[in-house]
Amino acid sequence: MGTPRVRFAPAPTGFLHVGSARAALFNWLFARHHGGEMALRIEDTDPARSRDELIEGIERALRWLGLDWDGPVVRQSRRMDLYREAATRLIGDGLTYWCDCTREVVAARTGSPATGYDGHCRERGLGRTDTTALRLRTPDDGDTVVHDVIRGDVNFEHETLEDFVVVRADGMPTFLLANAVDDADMGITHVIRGEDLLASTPKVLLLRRALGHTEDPVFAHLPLLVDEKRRKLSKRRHAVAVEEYREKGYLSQAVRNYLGLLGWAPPGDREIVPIAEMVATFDLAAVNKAPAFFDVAKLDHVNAEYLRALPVATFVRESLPWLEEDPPWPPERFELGTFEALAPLVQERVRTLGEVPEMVDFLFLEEPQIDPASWEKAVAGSPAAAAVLDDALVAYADCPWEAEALHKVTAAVGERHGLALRRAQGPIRVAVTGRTVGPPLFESLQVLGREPTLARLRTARERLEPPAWPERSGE
RNA sequence: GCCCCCAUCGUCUAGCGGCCCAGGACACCGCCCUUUCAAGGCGGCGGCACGGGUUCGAAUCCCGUUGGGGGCGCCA
Repeated sequence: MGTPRVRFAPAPTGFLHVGSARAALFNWLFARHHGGEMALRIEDTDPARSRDELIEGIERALRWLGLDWDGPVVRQSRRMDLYREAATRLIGDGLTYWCDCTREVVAARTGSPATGYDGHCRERGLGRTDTTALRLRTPDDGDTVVHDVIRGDVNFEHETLEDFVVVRADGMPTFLLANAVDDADMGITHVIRGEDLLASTPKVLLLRRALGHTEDPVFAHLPLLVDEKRRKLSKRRHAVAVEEYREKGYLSQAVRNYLGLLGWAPPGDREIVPIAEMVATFDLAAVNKAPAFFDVAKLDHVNAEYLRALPVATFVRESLPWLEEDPPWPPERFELGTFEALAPLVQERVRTLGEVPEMVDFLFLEEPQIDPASWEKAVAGSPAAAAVLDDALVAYADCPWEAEALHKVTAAVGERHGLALRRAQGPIRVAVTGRTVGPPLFESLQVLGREPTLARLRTARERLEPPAWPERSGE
């Protein structure tokens, strides 16, 4: 093929929908793979949506994902002359007619709100007023074939195509008209978009022909992204904005990689692949036809893989926003060096950057946040807890304050009470960190420091059993 | 109601007539490793929706059934 030219053409909504992001990614992969170009076109013919901040959100999200575009951003709202000229041509060629039927009137006439327009105004000879819209008179016979790289040829009988609106009563073009005009004007060779647009494709094709364009672009309708009930992802029910994932602590490379796995798979058995490899191996014709479930659990896994692969310094830098903005501890208590000391161990335990704070909160909180279930399980419910805490208090008082030494000393404490280290470390962990799970204990203690550790052990010991004579000894 | 699309483990997928009594990944369940949790290793669970053809041979081709989805806006 010649040099392909594609476009990503979202309507401005203020955020980038993950489904749109996937479409953008596939367009981008296709363009980059073939050494072609990808244009960014904002479909803002609806004045209500033509606001700068809504468009900036989309651009920001695309940039975050590393998806760049070629040439200036095309805004349909700035190209009204083009559409007006096209409409004038259609009118001049007698291919359209004005219609003043409202949705309700049509529904009443056809007996159903979803039957499409019935052609009522075809012969009424109405003129252009502020309540009439311009409709394209679609053919009664014949059919239009959509050539789709992913789905093959899809046939539509003209008989089933209603006369659709191309210019609204307010004079603005509909997306069908703007779309047909722009794809032709911009020299788009491949139209890659969601399957929800497949049914509107014959209409665009009819318009292109009415406008005198004889060559059709190649189409590729991507399978939809669906929820667990197999319904199209909706803003109401799901986290669909790419920005939301960024805010939850997903890396852009991970999101991009995961998106590339929905409807397509890199050759071989590898799924976590660098973007350059995706570009090199991407094949539009190999894209699946069936809808794909957007599975956050798998995204988590992919993200965790990317997180672990980061150089520690990068992981630290990426974690900073989550540690500095609205942390669970008094901000002034945070110390970068302290976090850095434990960072390598945190890195391999989190799936998102959003999980980082809870992994290290005990380092920066005055008192650890004691989790009730953990306390019950490892301290209150453990017969030897009191003895272990007492013993540790003594042993930790003067041993070298270093992970390896703490490891040995704690093992010895356990032995004295007939406990394996795995059992003995439980009460200490909860007393110091507040939870039964977390980064390795001795490294945590080393970073926390001797005095804070001893103080927390004392606090836990007293909470367990206020200083007094026990009513009865344990077994 | 009409039009259109789709159909391999719970999920994402490999497979494009024999290499498949179907491979990988996520999730889940065991075991190992182990200072908890992760990570890692090993193993397990689990699928070609159904029915007809075509063929020496079908997950792969054709038809039908069933099921799911999308569209039918003076939204895009």
